Amino acid sequence: MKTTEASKGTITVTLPDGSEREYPPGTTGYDIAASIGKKLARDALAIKLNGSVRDLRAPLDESGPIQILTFADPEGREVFWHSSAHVMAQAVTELVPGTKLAIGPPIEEGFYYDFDPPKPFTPEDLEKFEERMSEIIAEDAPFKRNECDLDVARQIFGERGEQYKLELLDKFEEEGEQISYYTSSRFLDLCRGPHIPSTGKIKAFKLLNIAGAYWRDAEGNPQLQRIYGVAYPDKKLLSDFMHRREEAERRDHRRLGKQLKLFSIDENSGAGLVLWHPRGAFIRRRIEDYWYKRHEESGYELVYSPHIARLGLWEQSGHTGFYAENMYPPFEVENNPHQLKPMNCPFHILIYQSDLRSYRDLPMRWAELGTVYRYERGGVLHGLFRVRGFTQDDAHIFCRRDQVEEEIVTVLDFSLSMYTAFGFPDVRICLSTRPEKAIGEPADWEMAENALRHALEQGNHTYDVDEGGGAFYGPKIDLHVRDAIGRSWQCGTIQFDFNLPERFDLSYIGSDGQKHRPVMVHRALLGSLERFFGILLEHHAGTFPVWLAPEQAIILSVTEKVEDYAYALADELKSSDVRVNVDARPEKIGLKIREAEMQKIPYMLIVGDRESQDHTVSVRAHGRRDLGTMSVDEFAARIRAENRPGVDGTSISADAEGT
RNA sequence: GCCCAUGUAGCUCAGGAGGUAGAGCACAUCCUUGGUAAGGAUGAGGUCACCGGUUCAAAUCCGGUCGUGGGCUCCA
Repeated sequence: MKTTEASKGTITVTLPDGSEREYPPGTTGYDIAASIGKKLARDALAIKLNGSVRDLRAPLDESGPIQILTFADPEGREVFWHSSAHVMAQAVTELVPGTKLAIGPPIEEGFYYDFDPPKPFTPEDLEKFEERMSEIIAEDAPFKRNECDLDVARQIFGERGEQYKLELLDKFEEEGEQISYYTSSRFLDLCRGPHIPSTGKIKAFKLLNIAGAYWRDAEGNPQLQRIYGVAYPDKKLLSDFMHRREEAERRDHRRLGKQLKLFSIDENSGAGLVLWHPRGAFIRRRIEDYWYKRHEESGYELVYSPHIARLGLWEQSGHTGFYAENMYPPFEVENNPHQLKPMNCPFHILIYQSDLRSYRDLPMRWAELGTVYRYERGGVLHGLFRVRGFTQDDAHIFCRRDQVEEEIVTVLDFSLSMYTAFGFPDVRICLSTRPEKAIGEPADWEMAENALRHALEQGNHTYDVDEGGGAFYGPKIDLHVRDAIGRSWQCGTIQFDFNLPERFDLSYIGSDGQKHRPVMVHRALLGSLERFFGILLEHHAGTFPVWLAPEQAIILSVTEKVEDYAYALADELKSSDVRVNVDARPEKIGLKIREAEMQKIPYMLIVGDRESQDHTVSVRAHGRRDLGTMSVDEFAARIRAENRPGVDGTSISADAEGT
């Protein structure tokens, strides 16, 4: 495939559309882009030839498939952001002499660079860095590639006192990599490249925040100052990004949780421990009720287990070994050490062991909303998303080997239908296979991985594979839901476990009268109720669908004269199972509407003289203004229709207020 | 845990280079009976997170503790 064809006097490149073109050797990516079109030449950032990404200005000497990379390509964006990191590093080193450079890669959205400055950066520094970056971009300085040998590189970076770069060079020596550095404007950096043609391609950028980060991610190493930024070839893209950020901030579950009186976390009870207020608790219970109902319908049996257990149980399960970091210290109960539970599985195993099991009994599917406590370091706690006490929607399936595949198929379908019910139809599936350090027989791993794969294929699901990403005790499938603004959240997980059945010596009696080891599968759909509630809250931007809303409608009386009608109406709607309250305060209707809108109550029923006389309601939906007048029965029917999982009548429309 | 930032009324925040604090919203009372996102007046409300130090004097300066926020995964 890879041929040097200088002898032929031409190189042949294949464009993504399959067409072939010939160019003289030494032609650059830019030349090719220009020969295709003006716009492409202007947008081109780099070129991919034979699978390797190169500078646009690099002379090409091979034939093969090419792709002109622009900002529209993931690889083009990587190059763009990497170059942006260089521009930032130049600004920083020029403004803060003595700053040492570490690394500066592109990330999912944007880039960062790690610095070791004489003293930590302040938020005000960022503005100065941005100004200098604008100057560097105005220069439109070209990025130039230079290749050299190790000694030259060591001399260059040694003279500059770039200790981190010297460390990197040691690593590259081991790996035998070609050493290269790039220059642009007055800046020089050790860099594999490639880069965009010149700094002027960066039309809009923003430095976002400063963070501490360890050199090479190791806690013992010096802590560096990391600056995160984003950059784009178009101002519009930056403003889109800033809008997405604002939107995410507007939906922040911590903020909405306070505003809508759903939950709190009080330092008097402790960091990472959630207090559910009545409205939040109401929604949680709706979720739980639905969860129980679906599990009972789907062949699960419900179990309950205690919050503490004797330490020996956790020793037998192995948690005191491999999970010690996340467990609270044990405590004495009548001279017996006990342990707060970080997981539910050992209890379910004890239930399994409480009786002799026959192959006819399997599969056994035991589900529990089990509250567990895990020690998380203070710095990682985050609202409801990372807490110390939470309720897992846990279940364990004990089955025979010949049942595994069908069980997985069923769990997968069950999971997806639950997500749809909660308004998440878009789910990403990821299969994680055997890691290097793993226990269990290779044959078991193969069986389990095949079962997972077959289940995915049988259901016609597309999925990603994370080779070696499984737990040490078994392979797994992770399920990630996509929310209303495109963010992905891992919720579900389906995990094989070869460890616990061995450790507890689980068995069932087969048709041959012999003992056999059952297969154990852990699975969670929502993950934790706390976290899932947070995700749901952000997904709906606080406007819960009617079936979950603690208050589905509020009756707003225009004057005190219609107070009696308002209460009678409330009774009538309540008897149709509508969750409704009355706001009969002697306040103006505008104020009542404003407050109900801010509480994101799905429906507001405005009643005055007219409605009172006609036995109607004037309906206003959250974020959708006045929907007009309808009869009480009509409204009740509307609520009934929307009061079902999966129906999202209110938040489908734009949630337009700017509170 | 580590780096940086931060903690002032129920909430959102001003202020404070050392002399015991302020706004808006919310709350209470009164006036207003008003038709689709804020009617008006009056009032109450704070050991300025906690503990210690310096000082005649600390909310302010120093140290510690706790909490909160952004990070500490995506490898020139």
